[in-house]
Amino acid sequence: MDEQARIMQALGGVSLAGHSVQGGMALPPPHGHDGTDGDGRKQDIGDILHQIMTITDQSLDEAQAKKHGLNCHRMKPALFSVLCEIKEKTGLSIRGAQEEDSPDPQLMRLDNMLLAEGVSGPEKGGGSAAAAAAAAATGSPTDNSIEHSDYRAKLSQIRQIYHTELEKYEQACNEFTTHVMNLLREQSRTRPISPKEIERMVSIIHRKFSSIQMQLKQSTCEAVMILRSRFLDARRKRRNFSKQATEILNEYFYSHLSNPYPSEEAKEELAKKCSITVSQVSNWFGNKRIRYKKNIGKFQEEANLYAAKTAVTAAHAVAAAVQNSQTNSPTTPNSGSSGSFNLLNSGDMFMSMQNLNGDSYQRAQVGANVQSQVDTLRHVISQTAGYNDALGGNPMYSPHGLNGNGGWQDATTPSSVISPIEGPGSVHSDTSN
DNA sequence: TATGATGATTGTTG
DNA sequence: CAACAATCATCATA
Repeated sequence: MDEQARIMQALGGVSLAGHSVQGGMALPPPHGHDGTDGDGRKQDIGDILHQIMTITDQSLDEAQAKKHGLNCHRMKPALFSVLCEIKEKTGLSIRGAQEEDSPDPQLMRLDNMLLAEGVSGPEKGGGSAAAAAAAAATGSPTDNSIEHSDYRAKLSQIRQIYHTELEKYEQACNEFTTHVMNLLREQSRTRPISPKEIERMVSIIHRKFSSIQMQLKQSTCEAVMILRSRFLDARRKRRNFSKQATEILNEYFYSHLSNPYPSEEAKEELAKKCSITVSQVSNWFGNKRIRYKKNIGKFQEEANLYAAKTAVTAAHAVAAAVQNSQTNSPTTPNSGSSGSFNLLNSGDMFMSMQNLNGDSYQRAQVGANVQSQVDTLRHVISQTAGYNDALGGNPMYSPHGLNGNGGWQDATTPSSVISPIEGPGSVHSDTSN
């Protein structure tokens, strides 16, 4: 009740003040009637309207003088303080609802992600760390380096845009805030504005701007995600291996057809030779094994081709080796850098040739010495005429290493199993003993 | 543009 | 965990 009375009183003040502002001191005092007299009220409103309509007719000096007079009115501070109080009471309840500042998990998520992606974190470290992590995920130290740098460049581009935009928003926010604050302070001379209200207005502005910032963050996150999927989903950007790489891989595969499972070291070597990654080598062999097994006939030609190729290479190599062993010490290791690879291959290839009937054959991959290679290749060379024929007609390769179940024999375990067709003059000197 | 080849991924298995 | 099998998505070519 007391509250109501004060508000009524204040409202009375407002109307009084209104009259003073609009009408100035020259106006006759308002009619003293209370609200019960309808005619009086109409008259009142008519006066006010008239004053408003004619306000532009007044000179600037006149208006300034009236303003000054109002500002100097002895009741003004008291009136304003009361009005401010009322505004606090009524306004707070309205704004209270939107006042509460939630922690905003969404924003936190965005912030975390931007930090993790190296967009909002410290300059170089974050970006390269994220990129490195990405590279680690795909497992590619060398061949991704180009895309890697590309990715990093794009990421830093996003980062730059993000930061400039953020800065722009911040600047705009600050400018706008100070502008509004000045405006409100200015207006507080002519209308009741409490400092609290200004504060509230500032926080509203900040909220609005932070929501814009959130949009920026969101779109930045989206951009990063798109970038990631573009650059890191290798499946999207599949490149065929170079012809040379395929050649090397095929050579290894067909020369180790009895056991096409390269060891870690072999994979690394192949990876290096083909300038691809170890996991790509693994993929390739996985695919090759499956596809070969699935349709051996289709690969027959390829097998022959590589068999011939290997034989020729081996023949050349062994020629040198033979010469070496003749001129130098018999135990001299082969001198060619890549020779050992091919020589080993030739051994395996020969195994393949010895098992045209498809019998299982197991052999050890390791332990082959140069002499055995020499022996093997002597044999190969002695059959050179035959290998030409083989190219034309009889398949040189058969799925000898495949067992009935469609799997390769486990050749890694040395076994005493000897090829049933192995004759007394066998050249299988590289079977472990 | 249809089609096969091919590198990569995913889910399963031993 | 490596290998396999199925599958996907892209590349290359007729």
